[in-house]
Amino acid sequence: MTINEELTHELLAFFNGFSSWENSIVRSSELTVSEAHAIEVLGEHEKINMKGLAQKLGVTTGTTTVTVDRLEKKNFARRESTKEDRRVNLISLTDLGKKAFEEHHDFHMHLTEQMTSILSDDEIKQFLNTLKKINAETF
Amino acid sequence: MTINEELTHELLAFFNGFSSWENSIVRSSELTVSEAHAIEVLGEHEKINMKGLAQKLGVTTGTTTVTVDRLEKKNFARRESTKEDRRVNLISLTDLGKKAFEEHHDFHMHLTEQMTSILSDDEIKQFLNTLKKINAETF
DNA sequence: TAATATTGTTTGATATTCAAGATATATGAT
DNA sequence: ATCATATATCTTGAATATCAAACAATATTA
Repeated sequence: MTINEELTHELLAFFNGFSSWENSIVRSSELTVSEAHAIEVLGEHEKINMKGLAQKLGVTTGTTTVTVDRLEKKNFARRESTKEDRRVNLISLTDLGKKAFEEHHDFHMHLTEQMTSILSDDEIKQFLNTLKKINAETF
Repeated sequence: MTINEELTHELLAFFNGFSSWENSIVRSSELTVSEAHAIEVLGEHEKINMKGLAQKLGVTTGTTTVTVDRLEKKNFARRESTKEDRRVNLISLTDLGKKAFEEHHDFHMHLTEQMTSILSDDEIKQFLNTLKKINAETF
């Protein structure tokens, strides 16, 4: 087995593990999976338009319309149109949405702490560095 | 921003990036997302029972029943009951399913190659090592 | 043997997603 | 300015995906 094959295997296991963890967290919350993902993205962007949100989520804009509709109905997010380009909607979290984000974010922080607890300081720095590179250059 | 906060941020970006990539790959194939995920798991396990498959996928067994139903109907997988425990179904890929796995796996290998092309040999080894630890201890 | 646990399926209700088409607005070429 | 084209978003219709809870069959334990 080459190192790339090994890495492929571990990346898939990592992705599935992360995904399973996320599902179980969401299942025990008041949010649905797609709502939680959208809130995760919105929590890290003050304001983002529909297309940008769709791209971050990896789904079509049609799907994102439905998700944001639901978030608005539940008062987690709001749309705001812009003067510069009146086609564009900027989406942002309401106070309630920010609260939901913080709660969800806490779970993520705990997961991260669980991971780093078994790594040395050096390994953590290296891991962070590598992830940064991959995120910047690959995705 | 602490290092754990940074790491949380990058992990989320990594997960979303991976997820988006996977979605776009699947969208241009003959498989649905859940079928592809199941095939990914089945491709790495000669035979696995419904509960194990559900756990790897991070969904309920009821959901997995539906997914395997569809895979069987499309002739990508088969169920096989065991003598030792007659409640248990062992799922495995058909030849057609193995072919679909290989094709999908090739895409993953390309993604991995894309990632490693921007890393040094040392970084790659370290990254693999860290992922192994996290997969073994956290998920 | 009876009670309990486990594995997998079914059921009924929602949630999720896409592709394709529609609408409104912006941009570019003439 | 005007017309053609591009872009951002939404709508529609249909197929999938998902869960929780109830159920059936088989194993295990007391």
